[in-house]
Amino acid sequence: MISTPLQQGSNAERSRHRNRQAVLGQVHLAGTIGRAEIARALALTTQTVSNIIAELSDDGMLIEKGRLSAGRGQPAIQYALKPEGGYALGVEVRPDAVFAALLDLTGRAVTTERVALAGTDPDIVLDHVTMVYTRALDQVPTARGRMLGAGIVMPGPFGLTGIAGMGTDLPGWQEVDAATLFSKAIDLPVVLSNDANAAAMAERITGAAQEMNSYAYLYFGTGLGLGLIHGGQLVRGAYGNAGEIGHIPIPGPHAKLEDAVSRLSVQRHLLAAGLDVHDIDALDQLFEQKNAALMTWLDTACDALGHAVAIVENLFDPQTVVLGGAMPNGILEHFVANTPLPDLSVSNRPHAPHPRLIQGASGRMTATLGAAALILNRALTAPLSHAH
Amino acid sequence: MISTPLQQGSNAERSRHRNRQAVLGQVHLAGTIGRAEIARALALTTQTVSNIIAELSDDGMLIEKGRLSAGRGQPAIQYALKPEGGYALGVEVRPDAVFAALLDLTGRAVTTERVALAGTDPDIVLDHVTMVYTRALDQVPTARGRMLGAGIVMPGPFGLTGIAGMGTDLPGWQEVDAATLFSKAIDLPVVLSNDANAAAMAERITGAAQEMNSYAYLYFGTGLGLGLIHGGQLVRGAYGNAGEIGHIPIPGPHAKLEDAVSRLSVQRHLLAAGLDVHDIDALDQLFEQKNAALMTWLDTACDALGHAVAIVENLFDPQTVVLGGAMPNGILEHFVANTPLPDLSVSNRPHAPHPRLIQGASGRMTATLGAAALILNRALTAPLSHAH
DNA sequence: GGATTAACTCAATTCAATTGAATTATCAAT
DNA sequence: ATTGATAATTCAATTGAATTGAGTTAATCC
Repeated sequence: MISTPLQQGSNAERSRHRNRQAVLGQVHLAGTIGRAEIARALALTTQTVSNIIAELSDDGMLIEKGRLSAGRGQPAIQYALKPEGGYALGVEVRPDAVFAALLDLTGRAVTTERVALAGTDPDIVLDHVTMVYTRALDQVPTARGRMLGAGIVMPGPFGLTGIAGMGTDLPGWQEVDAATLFSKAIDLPVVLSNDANAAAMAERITGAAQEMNSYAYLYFGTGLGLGLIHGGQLVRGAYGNAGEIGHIPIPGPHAKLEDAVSRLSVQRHLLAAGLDVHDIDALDQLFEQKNAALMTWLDTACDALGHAVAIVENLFDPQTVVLGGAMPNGILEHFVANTPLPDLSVSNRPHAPHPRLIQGASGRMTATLGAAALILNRALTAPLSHAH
Repeated sequence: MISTPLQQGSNAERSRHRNRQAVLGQVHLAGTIGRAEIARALALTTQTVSNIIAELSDDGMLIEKGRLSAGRGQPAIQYALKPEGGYALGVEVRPDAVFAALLDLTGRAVTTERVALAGTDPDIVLDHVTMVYTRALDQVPTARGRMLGAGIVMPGPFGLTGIAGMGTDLPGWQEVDAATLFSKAIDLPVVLSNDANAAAMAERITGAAQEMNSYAYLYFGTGLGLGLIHGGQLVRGAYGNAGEIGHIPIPGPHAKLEDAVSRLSVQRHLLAAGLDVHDIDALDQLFEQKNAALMTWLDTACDALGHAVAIVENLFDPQTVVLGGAMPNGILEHFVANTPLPDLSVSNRPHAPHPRLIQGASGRMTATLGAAALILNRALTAPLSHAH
């Protein structure tokens, strides 16, 4: 991926663009908010915010929500994001299918779809993605001309690495510039990412971490992934492959982390007990029945997850760790409740403002929705500068 | 520490500030460079860069370095950082002493000092730091009025955490706002950090990672620390305690990483062999003599370090991992040459543009110089924005 | 020596912010 | 009910910093 991000100077045009983003970000964060409050938060004058809001309203990205009386003074006109003001496409490419979702500016999914894939060649995949996009636009005509971009999730790692070709990545995609390919096919700005990173971003847009700038996300996919948000932005690494936590070795009977805690791990464990389980619903049923084999697996998995949390906490010192992904809700709940949190951690603070482990989004679409969130985050967050 | 960085809007003044930083950054990166090239790199007009350079030259931060003929066209006037244009103080507070260094704008140390500490109470420490600063200014009168700030390194973790009070942190400092205290005492902007983070930044200013925006730094202090640079900035975590890699559990005979690979670890190992070694020089001698006990330790330590590298690579996907800190140069070299690099890593690429493990600065002053580098980096790097 | 190329400068313009004064709408006290 | 305080908002003028466009200078290429 991109190794040297372009260092850019600033001018009037770029300032305005940044300020528009920042204003939208404040509105998103607050839900509804008045101009004066935005001005204070951004250290801009109310006049400037007024001008920007007029512009954004003209562009159909904001709507008035009445006035809010708060003590003395003229009550502030409240603004909120206009859902139809912008849309983001989220696409998740898996070996056997393409998932897609169209989110409006507020992060609500207005369409979702799944199409089976006959093969994973770039040609086939691009065809299907284009098809899915076209259908989404047909279903939601207001989105036409208001597309902010597309987030695409593919199984990582990207490029040729030591863990390529191990069955997780997509055959035929190791040496192509996927982002450009997609961007040309659907004529939209494209952000490419792995499932865990995308899911992490979703929590910031609609989920459990809306107020947070710095958190880690542990993602149940086929393996175990990690998404890191720092300063409101994804930590992608130099080549876009940050977060491969599943591959790191841990103490105990398992060689690597995701041997102990992942969907593949539980499937193998259940198979050994004579249960051939393939989808989330079946897993959920077993959990509801408190199946003994599943419960044994959960015990070891909780311990392993505790290790993962220890690593993440000590390396990033996040506000919280969010746990989510393609698992039944009940199992995520169980993990959040039963994972032993390490004492030996910088996050083990006496008066912690946030719980150390919280539950994020679950289910099959988590990464797909996250893909779209990558685009929304770009529209709603200005890269932060440092207060002096 | 700071949990929610202030999101700021942009205006003319802040744009100019940012552009000045960016111009200085380009000059620093290139060594000497002409205006047109800077303009291209920053996507600004040459006129703008011309104005900024005139301003910076007036302020005494840049000097002309003749013209450089490169093919056709009028040869570009080259500019370089003027060393006397700005200074940064680096201070490292240890339980028994305060180390200080004054760096000029180019990152060269113009004074260094060590003073013993009678105690670690804030009062005592602040007194000594003030004293050291005053003496530095006396020795380098040109620095007066040209101070950019002070970087202060203290043993972390900061604040009350699960690994506080384990002997590493400084008694009496857990619950004070150290940055403000220092800032008031010496009347300078202060950046506070732990040793590993500071040392990591030093590599970007003067060391092995000047061209890199995204790398990890493994630091030998008392324990083992980690500094993460992403997008040219430190990843500090929500509470400033990111990088406590020494505390994470690893497979093998040792409970945690720094039990196997750290200065404390080698000291213990040698003590068990009847050798009481306390400083770097003594360690260096043993290494030169190929002392058997030391060599056995190195073998296990290399393996453990390999684990650390595996974790860091898979979690961050950095351009490289830099190894440095308070160790003899020879031992660092040995580590770089003999640490087994994991195959199962996203960094194990066939045509890697950088070596996976490189050697950074070594010796007692590493963190002190790094402390000053935190300030220089602020002066020389504009927070990056994303190209659209 | 003339054409070409690229760096640089000057003067005018443009963009988007700030400033300062005026207006409006509410709360709180009399 | 009236009046003063407070805060949000608007209008018009100003300012700061970048861009634009035309011109100048100094090198290389042919």
